[in-house]
Amino acid sequence: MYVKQLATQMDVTPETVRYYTRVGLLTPVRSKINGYQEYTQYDRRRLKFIISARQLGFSVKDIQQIITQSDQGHCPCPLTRKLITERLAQTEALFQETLKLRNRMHAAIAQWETSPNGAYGSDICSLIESFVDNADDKNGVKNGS
Amino acid sequence: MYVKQLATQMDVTPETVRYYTRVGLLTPVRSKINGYQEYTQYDRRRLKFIISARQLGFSVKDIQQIITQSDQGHCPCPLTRKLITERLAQTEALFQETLKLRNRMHAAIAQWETSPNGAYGSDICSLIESFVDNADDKNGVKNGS
DNA sequence: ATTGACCTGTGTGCAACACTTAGGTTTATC
DNA sequence: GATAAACCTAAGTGTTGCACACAGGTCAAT
Repeated sequence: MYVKQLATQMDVTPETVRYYTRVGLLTPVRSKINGYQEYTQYDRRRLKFIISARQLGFSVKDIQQIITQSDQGHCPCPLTRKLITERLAQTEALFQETLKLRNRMHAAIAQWETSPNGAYGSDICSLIESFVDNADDKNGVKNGS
Repeated sequence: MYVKQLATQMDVTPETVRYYTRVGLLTPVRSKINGYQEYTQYDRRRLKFIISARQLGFSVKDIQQIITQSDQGHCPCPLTRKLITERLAQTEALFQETLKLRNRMHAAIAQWETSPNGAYGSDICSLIESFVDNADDKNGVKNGS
């Protein structure tokens, strides 16, 4: 099958399939008749795998490593376990950062609801410059109201 | 003052200062004696503003808009209010995505704790392929244990 | 033969910088 | 005066995972 067909089947764009092909995750054969990339059931399984792995937070490079291991006949599971703990730490960090940002934004909006538009002197934007971040213990899981 | 001094004062890297300069947020004057960029107190205030705005989730382009408004004598506060609601929506979306990803990862790790390493046939990585996402109502705020 | 839908490779854009390269300047030291 | 250390410059590249544009070749149907 050709790019579009595979992409449609797996609900991704042809560009995504081409991208995975470029970085070596998919290995289609080039048709001798027209030079098109021909994907097999093998590629379909791989693509499915890639999509599953991406859903679990693995990067494309992670997946490259895992597939390489597997292709070399080694069991990639220990590697998988190791990588996911790294990715989980990253995700946790991102989660906390995003949470804090969200809290700051909410706080700013709340503060600004009762603020007039730029009544103070020579500021660039008085709202932003007058915002004071009360970065307390309201860590957002428990709401701080 | 030169790049490094300003950067050190404001606790960012010289590259960051150069970047803001390249995109026009800072407007140093070029020294006639050696061609170096000379930053003034004005730039220092601007940089401080930029850092505050970035902390509130504004993009560099947002800040460009806000500063442009301000430079043209218009009050940027309405724009600021509008932009932050957009950014908040984005942040909220990112937050939810990250939360879901984190839950999936936790679920996978939990599932894999009792799973053997690749005992099943012709898989690429049995752990990943055998993971079933129970995307239930455990949306993570209330824990699902 | 023409149209439209498909395919190809290559290159660019995104966000916000970090890092590298290759070189010029200044200051201090020997 | 030579040299080294620390600073500065511009321009280019890398990061992530694709999306999109370009210019053109291929194929099925009308």
